[in-house]
Amino acid sequence: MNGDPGTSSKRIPEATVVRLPVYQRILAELVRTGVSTVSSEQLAALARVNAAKVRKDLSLLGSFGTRGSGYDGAFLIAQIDRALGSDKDWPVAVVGIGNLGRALTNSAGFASRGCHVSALFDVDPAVVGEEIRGMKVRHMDEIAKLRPAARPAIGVITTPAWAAQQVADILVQVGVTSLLNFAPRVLVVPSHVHLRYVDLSVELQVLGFYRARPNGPERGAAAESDRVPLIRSVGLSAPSDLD
Amino acid sequence: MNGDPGTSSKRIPEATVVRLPVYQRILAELVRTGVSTVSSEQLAALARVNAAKVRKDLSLLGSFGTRGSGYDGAFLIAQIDRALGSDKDWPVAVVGIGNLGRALTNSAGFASRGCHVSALFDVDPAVVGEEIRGMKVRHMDEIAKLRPAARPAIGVITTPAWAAQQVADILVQVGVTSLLNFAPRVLVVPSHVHLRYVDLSVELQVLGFYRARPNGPERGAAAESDRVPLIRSVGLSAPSDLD
DNA sequence: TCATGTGAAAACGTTCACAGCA
DNA sequence: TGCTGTGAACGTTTTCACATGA
Repeated sequence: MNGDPGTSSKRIPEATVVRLPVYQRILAELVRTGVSTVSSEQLAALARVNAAKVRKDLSLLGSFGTRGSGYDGAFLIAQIDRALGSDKDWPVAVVGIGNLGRALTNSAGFASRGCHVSALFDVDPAVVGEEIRGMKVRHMDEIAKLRPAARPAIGVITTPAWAAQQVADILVQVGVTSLLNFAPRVLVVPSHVHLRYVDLSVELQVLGFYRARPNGPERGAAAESDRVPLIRSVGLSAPSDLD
Repeated sequence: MNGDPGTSSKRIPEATVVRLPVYQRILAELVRTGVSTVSSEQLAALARVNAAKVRKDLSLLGSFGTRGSGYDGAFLIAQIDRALGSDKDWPVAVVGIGNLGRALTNSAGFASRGCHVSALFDVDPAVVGEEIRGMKVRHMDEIAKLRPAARPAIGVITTPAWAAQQVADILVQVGVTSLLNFAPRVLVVPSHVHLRYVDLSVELQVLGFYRARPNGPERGAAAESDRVPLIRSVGLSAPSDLD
């Protein structure tokens, strides 16, 4: 019912697209701790999925493993980047510079591949003008004045619920076609706009459900990691904020 | 491969469990704005899914619709609550009271059904003792001293990445079996522990992918909402923080 | 007449099991 | 020997299409 030629190769199923960045993070941590070759079994244990699934997922990108030994971590990371198009580096705008907006700006800019926070917006005079990580918080009105080239491709909404729809409308109006909504509010946007929610209450509810009925999704290979802790954090001491 | 009798009725598929809280939120907003009867078509448009899917999902809970008119919003909310076991009200502990922890504590306690934030932890002396929404932030060491009855069922990790694994270990040790991890770090926990990640970088990467190939998941009924905005936020003015 | 509820079919995703290669 | 890559089997989820009932 379509036949999208897109960029090249096969076609990566939605489910796989969601898992690839997860593998990538795991790989990055393994590489950081000195591991260079990883087997599908190890990756699976850490990602809490089935090893066959890992192999299927990765085989969609090409044949990058070495039979008998495994995958080269650093190389795989690059391949996943390529497959996800994380070389595009989309500019991200964060709207709503409260606690959440700050936390995301401080963590996200560096944690994420393929994206960088390029602009911060708010309307509170107490916040507009403030500088975070070298970026000035601007008034929402200015978003319309940006040169087309400077406009964000992705909008992150971290406003209070009551402002979220209005913000979404404005972002859509200036051409944003991908939204990540942290506000606990249902948004109505044109169908061409990609929209994802990050909703604590939904997450907690789902966790609560599986807690009530320990029957949850995906078990399996995870038991492996009970015996073989492949990654262990080192240091001791004090948590206090997101990086 | 199982045969869990669980609580009662059929068995709610994983995919549906994830959607139910979404419907619930939509219903809550519709009810709040005065709509009392909702059709599967409307719900579908707002949830950006197919109408048949909505009907299948809801029919798993029982036959609560009225042919010819639709579903009663308030009633459906209650039914979903019942089906998800959101009447259990699990106690949630938030560990890591930085910007993110604060934002979640301020929003979550009230936004979420079936859960309530019951304790806040950190180890930073500058933060321990502070009061947020009437709760004192306690030192992480005290978690082990809690009476079993007072112990959290769900742990939310909002520490820096480097502390996340250690915090997870402690939470698991005191009996927490559901974790929600906001730290950008892969965690290793026993297989009986439910673990969900909320990872901005993954979310952005997925959005970026679909942006590059507008071929995304689930379109369909959404086009409907281009013409019929069923919910529209009201007020004007200033975003600044999560509720 | 209009929208639910549901079998049956199609699409999709996962897992198995093993051939093939280092 | 050990682990990848993959057809084929299986299970789940989605979608269709329509009988059913308010």
